[in-house]
Amino acid sequence: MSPAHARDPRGSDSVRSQRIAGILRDEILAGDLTPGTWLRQDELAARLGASRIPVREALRILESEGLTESFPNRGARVPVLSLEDVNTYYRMRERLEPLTLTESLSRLTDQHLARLERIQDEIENQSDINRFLLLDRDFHMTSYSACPSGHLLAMTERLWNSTQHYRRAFMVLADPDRATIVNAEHRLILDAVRRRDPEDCERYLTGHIRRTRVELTAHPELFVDSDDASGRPAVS
Amino acid sequence: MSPAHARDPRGSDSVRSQRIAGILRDEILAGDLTPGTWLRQDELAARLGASRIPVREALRILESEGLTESFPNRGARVPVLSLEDVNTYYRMRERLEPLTLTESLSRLTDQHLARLERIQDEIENQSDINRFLLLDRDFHMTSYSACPSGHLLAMTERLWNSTQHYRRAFMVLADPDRATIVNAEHRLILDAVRRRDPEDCERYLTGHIRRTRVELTAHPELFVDSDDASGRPAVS
DNA sequence: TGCCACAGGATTGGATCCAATAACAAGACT
DNA sequence: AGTCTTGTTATTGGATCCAATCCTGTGGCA
Repeated sequence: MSPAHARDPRGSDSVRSQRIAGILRDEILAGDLTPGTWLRQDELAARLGASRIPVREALRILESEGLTESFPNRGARVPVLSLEDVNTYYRMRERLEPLTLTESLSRLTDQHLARLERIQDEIENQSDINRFLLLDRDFHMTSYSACPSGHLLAMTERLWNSTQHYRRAFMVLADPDRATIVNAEHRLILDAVRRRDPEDCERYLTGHIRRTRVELTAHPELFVDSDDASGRPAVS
Repeated sequence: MSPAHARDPRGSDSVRSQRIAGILRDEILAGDLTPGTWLRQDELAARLGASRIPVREALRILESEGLTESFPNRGARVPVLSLEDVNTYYRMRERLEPLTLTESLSRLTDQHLARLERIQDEIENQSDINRFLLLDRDFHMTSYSACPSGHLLAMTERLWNSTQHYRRAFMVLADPDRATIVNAEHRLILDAVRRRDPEDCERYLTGHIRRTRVELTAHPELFVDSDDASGRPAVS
């Protein structure tokens, strides 16, 4: 879990602040902590059985991953993204992830390919939204997993994490037969990966991300009025 | 300075940890703190007149910008990048910065254009390396400065900062008449910006970054053996 | 009624002290 | 000789306390 952020090559999160960061990260990605939620140091310290110091460290770690944002003397919260923010994140993904995939492509083993196939099979044989979110992420991350650059991988993961909540919100109101399109795209990507064809990989992956962006940003109701993204209460 | 990281919309770094982070950031970018340098909390606290707490916060902030890396129970240091690391960073730049420029393009004012022209004029009329590094950065950042997405700008700035040291190291041994090529590229970018032509902007900017990458990575002597990038002493 | 000043509470930022961990060196045992 | 063990020291991680800042609500005043 979160391999790109493991600062401890050998051990793990034997350090308190990293354990806390891990817990909060999971809660944010799972949707338990939604955008706009303020993360109070006292409350987190009490809930997680530690003092405020490791909590502060954890909030900084999460901030570096784009999962929280902090304001001096005012605290930290899960960022509220506007439609434009998400649009930009996706455009960044359209540029970056094809590179990640290309870098990974030549190093993918047969085990990786088998795993991709298995994941995609499961995606097509279930209909739970949260399960889909996990599997979809797993599909793409597996395809990137042989990328030799930790920096590039971390960046890719960060872009995924930052937009996770809005992907989930989108899924609950998405056209049910959108799944057909997603599966077709995944199959094309998988085939291109199997053929080790970087050009087709980039083509279909870019298309996949782009189409998702277009559909996602066609639903402005998923986003708040860009006013209160300031962190300051609206002036009513 | 460092507008993308200003967490305080109104104020500034009235907070100690941010002042410290700012100082260290400047020292790293100026080349005073070179890759591999360990940043001891005690020493920094004494030198900057604060306790270790804001120093720890500052190191986290810098880590989130890619300017330092920290290891549990072992401390923080300026990252040592391998040739492959820098290569990857540049490839990321080739993908991302054309997007940043395109997003900025339509919002650039005549003042921005005049400023770009002024910067490029000065680049062509001086030969100091450190001055060039500043002006070159200023040229590109100005061309991006109208980008409405803070996230995209921050990412772009981060990629620049992370590779700053190696750009400087490269400059000192670069072919003197390399300047001719850089200037030609800058002029083409500037012209495309003036014509508000996103396609040419992306073409020439991508080429500019790519050519720099190819030349830079043709000098493996700028990089350490990728062994001791681990942060752990070599096994002799 | 509307607005500004001010005080009280809540929350974060920083300092100091103590605990835990890791690098280092010296010594014992095979 | 080499390796494993064991103290020692340097350095980071965490807890507690205090200071500084911000938000809120209340009261005075035009």
